[in-house]
Amino acid sequence: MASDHTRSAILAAAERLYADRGFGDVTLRDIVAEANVNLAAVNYHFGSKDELIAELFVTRSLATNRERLNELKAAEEKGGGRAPIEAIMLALVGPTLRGCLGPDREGSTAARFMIRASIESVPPIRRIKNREVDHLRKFIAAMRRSLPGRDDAELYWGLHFALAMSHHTIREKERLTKLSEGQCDLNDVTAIVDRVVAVSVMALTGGEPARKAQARPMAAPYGRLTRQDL
Amino acid sequence: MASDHTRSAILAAAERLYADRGFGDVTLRDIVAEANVNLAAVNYHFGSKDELIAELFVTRSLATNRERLNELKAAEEKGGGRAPIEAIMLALVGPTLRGCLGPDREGSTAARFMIRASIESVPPIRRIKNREVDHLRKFIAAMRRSLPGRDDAELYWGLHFALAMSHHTIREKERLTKLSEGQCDLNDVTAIVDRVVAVSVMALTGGEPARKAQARPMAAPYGRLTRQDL
DNA sequence: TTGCATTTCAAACACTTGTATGAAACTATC
DNA sequence: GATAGTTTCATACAAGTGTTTGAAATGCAA
Repeated sequence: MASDHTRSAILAAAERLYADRGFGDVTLRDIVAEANVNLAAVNYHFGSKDELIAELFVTRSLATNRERLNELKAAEEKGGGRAPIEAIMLALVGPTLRGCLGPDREGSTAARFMIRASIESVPPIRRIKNREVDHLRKFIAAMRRSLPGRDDAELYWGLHFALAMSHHTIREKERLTKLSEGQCDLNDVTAIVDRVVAVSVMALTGGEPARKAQARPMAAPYGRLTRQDL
Repeated sequence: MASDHTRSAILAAAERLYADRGFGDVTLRDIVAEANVNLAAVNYHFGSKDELIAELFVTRSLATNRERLNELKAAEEKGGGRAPIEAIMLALVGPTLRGCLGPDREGSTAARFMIRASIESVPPIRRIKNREVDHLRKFIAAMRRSLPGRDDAELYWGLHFALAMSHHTIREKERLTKLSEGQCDLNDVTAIVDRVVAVSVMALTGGEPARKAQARPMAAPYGRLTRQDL
């Protein structure tokens, strides 16, 4: 197996280039030039371009999913098999948001690659994403335990909206910064996570226990409607 | 100007093919074959492939934006220059959701094209979307009038989340149907619109006046917001 | 009908793409 | 050091891409 040098050089170069310039703009020739390896090496080590992309995505994706499930498990164990809904939503959106946002992650190739994978939608990645359903069902199960008696459709919608906010924030962080002229701080990951979790919980519970002590509440937290500031 | 026959045949064929098979899979040769015109006609009438795509997208996009602004204007006039936040969010997400979802729209090429444009992200379309900021600012202005005194960042986040839910629902309607095993009815557009609006308003107001009489409330609707823990 | 501009057409152009080939260079085992 | 297996390499391949060309057809006014 030699030293895997070529193989990992290709993976690293590909991830970097795809992250920076997108899938549509990067050819195998760009990748092998960046990696200082021969063109044929890609097909030798990965079989095809699509399998290379798939391997890149699967690697990062598995890591995130593992993190999610770990947080979910921890929360359920802490609650004796029934986690508070806030913790479940946090386990769902936290890893992704933390992984892709934040100033420390600016330079992370992995993060930028996953953002790219979220924006563009290339066939090999789409195929993998479609198999992610099982993973999400585990969250539905946890939500069912946390909010017993609730209609299943409500849970699905809640999960769906949570993912919507999380993914859309990652995908459109550039545009939101521009639109808000910097007033939305996309670097304050903790605040963003709290915000997404808060709204997700509100969506599920109808506005009741949405608030926990946290960085920046969505609006007037405990008070009456019109009194808000900051 | 002859009869525009060729030009519009190309537009129609292109929209249909892109809608069905995506931008990545459709070549100019596919389009001209479908339209029964000569290959060179595309460059003659549109200049380039990208300009053809841009024209397709701009046409549909302008229509939606016009609809949005009409609804917004109507709501503000009805309220004497200050529309209720529910109406504003409805004007924001209603046209898009109604345009892309629903059983009657299954066969609509325009709808399927816009869904495709939302899923794939091809350069000419991305360029246009980036100019959409001005349009969104009008909604921010209306929101500012509706919720005076509120921090601007909160308004931006609210708008952002509303678009997140709306777009993600369109983009992932297939997957949500599959995940929920049909329990989420993606054909009941009215209910979906109400749902998105309700959550958007909750996100902006912290969960208080989120409910108006409507199809399917998210969960426990009118519950006075209670102090919560964790 | 003549003349001129617009539109269509078949064909070719220029280039890029991912992939395959087969020989050469390695590496490790005996 | 010979051998077998792996890895690298330059090169070619085959196919597909958007675009251009220049002539032919068409439409329309004078």
